[in-house]
Amino acid sequence: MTKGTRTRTRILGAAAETACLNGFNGLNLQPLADRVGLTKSGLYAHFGSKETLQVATLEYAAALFQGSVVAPAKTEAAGLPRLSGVFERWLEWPGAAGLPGHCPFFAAVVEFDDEDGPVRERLTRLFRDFRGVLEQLIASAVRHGDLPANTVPAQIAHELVALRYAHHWGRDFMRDPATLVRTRTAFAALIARGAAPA
Amino acid sequence: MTKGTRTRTRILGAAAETACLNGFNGLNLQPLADRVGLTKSGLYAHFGSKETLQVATLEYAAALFQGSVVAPAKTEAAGLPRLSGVFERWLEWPGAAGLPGHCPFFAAVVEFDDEDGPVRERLTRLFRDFRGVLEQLIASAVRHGDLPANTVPAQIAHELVALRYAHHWGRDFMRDPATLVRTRTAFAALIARGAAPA
DNA sequence: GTTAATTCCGACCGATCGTGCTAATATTGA
DNA sequence: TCAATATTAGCACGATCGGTCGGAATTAAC
Repeated sequence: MTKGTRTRTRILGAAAETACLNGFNGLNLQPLADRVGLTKSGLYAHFGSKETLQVATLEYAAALFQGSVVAPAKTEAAGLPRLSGVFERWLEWPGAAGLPGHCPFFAAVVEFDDEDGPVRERLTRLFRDFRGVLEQLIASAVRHGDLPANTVPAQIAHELVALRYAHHWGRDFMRDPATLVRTRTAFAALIARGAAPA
Repeated sequence: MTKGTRTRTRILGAAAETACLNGFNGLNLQPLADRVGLTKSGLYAHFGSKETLQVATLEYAAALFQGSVVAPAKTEAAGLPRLSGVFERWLEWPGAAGLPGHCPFFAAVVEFDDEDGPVRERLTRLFRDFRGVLEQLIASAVRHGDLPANTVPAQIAHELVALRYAHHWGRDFMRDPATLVRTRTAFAALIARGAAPA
């Protein structure tokens, strides 16, 4: 492992933390350079532009997400237990991955919903992939009899995203201590309902 | 109506449009001044600081929201019809209010979830008030027999926020044309379920 | 119609933004 | 060890950020 890649990962670690606190547009170069003991030019030696840095940080955070949320599912029982496990870890993954603040992806959604470009493209792909993971978990739960046979995985996945969003809203913004109960109650109700009426 | 207040509302109109497209941190003074045919100093004659402008824009948008989403409920049948009406208008209110882009409040949530200050305070109050409106509508639906008697209004209100969030995510960010169907399906299922299992 | 207050402009400030270019320094391979 | 190369510092540029101040122009009040 050469020195360049070593400092590169050090930069990305600090960048991921910054993204959790200030978003991806808040990845300003001067403060980031100070945090890792470099100069702005030092950053530019690794990432030729701010946009490149944003994409790299996005992928770094995605790897952390994968490791903290999805990967542990391997050791869980297939079906509902695995689905519940992924959902529960999804709620708290930044802390589990050693990141401060909130889930950086939600902030990025708002920052890049209008502005086309590589960052937005990468971000939509990440969400699409994870939605696919959710749908597979749901389909597996259906096969295990934990959900009705006429369940529409895409519908349930959409509503899981909704719950995770509202969790962020209630806890991080509204600072409502009842949020976790609300979220879990909704999840349980979603499972209990099972099939989408459509 | 003096000229000052006239241009003030003109500024706020342009500011609200900008907030829908670029967020409240995107309310930069120079471009906004250009849009309304003024200079930065001209803006400062009306709003002493950017923060004041943000709060004023927030209140202006809140008034539009009130008029577009909540006010029309007066003419609707109490109970579930009124609740459904508010939810449906909530999904599309920026367009109905003549605003471009997305709901500005969701962007503001992400922009001010960490940064304390008057903007954040005002925004939480707006959300708290509207959540109260939702809870009252839900309680009314319970009284009308459209929802089970053991319904917990706060729980259902939380989930309605979740659906609205995911609607924004699916339509504005993922640009998934199936979003509207997903949202309406989830709403119908939420009503059909009725009571929270907790 | 004259005066007083409101409304707005123009110029400017310090700070910070992202981004190049060149030179010095540190690391690596032979 | 020494040269080749990878890595980082230094410095500066143009643009834009929010914000200030004095005075002109316009409006409103009497």
